[in-house]
Amino acid sequence: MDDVIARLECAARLEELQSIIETLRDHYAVDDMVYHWVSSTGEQYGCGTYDPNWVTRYLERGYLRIDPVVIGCYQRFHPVDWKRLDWSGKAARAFMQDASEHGVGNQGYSIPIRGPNGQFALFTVSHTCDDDEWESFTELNRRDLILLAHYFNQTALNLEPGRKPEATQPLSPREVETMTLLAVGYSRAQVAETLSISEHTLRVYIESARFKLGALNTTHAVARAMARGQIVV
Amino acid sequence: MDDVIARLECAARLEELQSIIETLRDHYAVDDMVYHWVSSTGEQYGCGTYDPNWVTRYLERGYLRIDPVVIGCYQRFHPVDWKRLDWSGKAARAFMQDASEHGVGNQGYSIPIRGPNGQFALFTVSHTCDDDEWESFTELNRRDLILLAHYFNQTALNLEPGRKPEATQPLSPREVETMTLLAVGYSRAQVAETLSISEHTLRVYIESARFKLGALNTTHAVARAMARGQIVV
DNA sequence: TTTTGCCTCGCCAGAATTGGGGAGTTGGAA
DNA sequence: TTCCAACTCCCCAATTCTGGCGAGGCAAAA
Repeated sequence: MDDVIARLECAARLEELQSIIETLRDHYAVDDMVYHWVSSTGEQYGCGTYDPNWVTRYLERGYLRIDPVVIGCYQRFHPVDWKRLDWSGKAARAFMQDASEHGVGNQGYSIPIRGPNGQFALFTVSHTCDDDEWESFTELNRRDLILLAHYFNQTALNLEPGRKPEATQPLSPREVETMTLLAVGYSRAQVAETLSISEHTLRVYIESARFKLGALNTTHAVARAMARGQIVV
Repeated sequence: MDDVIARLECAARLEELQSIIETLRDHYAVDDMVYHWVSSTGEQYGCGTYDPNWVTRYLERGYLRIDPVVIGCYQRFHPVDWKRLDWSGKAARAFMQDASEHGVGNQGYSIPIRGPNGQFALFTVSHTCDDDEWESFTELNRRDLILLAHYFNQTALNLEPGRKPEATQPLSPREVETMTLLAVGYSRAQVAETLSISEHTLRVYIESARFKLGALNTTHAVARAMARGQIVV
């Protein structure tokens, strides 16, 4: 565990995660272990020990939007045993059938993990065994798995290319107030009244904020300010 | 550690967290330990060992939007030492000054943690000591702290009352596309063209999304969709 | 001292958004 | 089968936003 975390912390390339996760799989003596970055725009990144055919099939068929594990974890915070998910529904059943035909175990435990800007990933352990055995496995290793999920995600985020700092021009206090109030639904007139300034002055703030944020319109400016953490809503 | 987690897992009321965090503070022999749920609509919940005057002052003065710890953690995934944050800027300096006058230690370590629907919280340890001592403390206890942050947040989410009613109405695929394109700066006309639908149809999506999100206008809707993680920009 | 950034205010006209109607198809779930 | 949610399209009028013009005070930095 300790040396795995050390390896994760000093990994310099995403490819290293693959061998680390294989080591872990062997260490915990389970069938499969997977980390995957879940994104609406196709899989950003994933590593693990699933059959490559299954991974391909999963992506091709858009199982991301069907998989009860993904759907369920997206709404939860705590790690979840696959048994406790909602497998009713035709699509889910078919998916489960297909998965087991591709070698996915009957037991599973998935840990949702989230990063800045809505980043979302899953760390999953899967195995074939009876319920009691699985229960004791997850009980015993829950904390390890949570930590592993954390460190895997940390490494993936660090190594993700699109993480460039992108010198964000700081907003002035008034601009921050303006963007914040707009983000919580105030109209321009209301913001102006709230800040006790003329609506025209307000416009100046919006425009300068838009300029600083490189935004095309007010909505864009607010979205960017939020995404960059320049306002907290 | 083990019994603390056990207490966290079986806590039935938020108030119990306060005594748990005091126990932890004593156990780790640090000046302060705090868990707080970060939200613009006033502090949703917080517990910890800070001077109550400081907490009140923090809220009254809207330090949430100034505090470099909050701003910094909001953009990061990994735990962060306060020294590594950006303390330049007049407001940040004044804040730091004010904080230290209210008994906040010179050292600090904060762990950002995120839940579904854009929930965001911080788990913080603060102390007064020299850099070396602090360095070894954080090195030694990082994993414990990460786990504690996780379990505190899990408990807070479970006990949070406002978690039951229609958590979040999911957006339809078209609505997600619409919100996403608006968030990246497209005008309505451009979005309609991009999606190959009439602008009138587009309006229906915006309005239904706005309704589902409980938003007052388009900008608000986009902001909420982002904050809740329903769209990723 | 000059410059620079921030905060403040006004007017006008065109462009875009919003709110209120109504209506038809389709595919999946009950 | 029936029902519902999602997707598609249309009109009109009121409101709001945007873009371009210009202007002064103040405080900190260069």
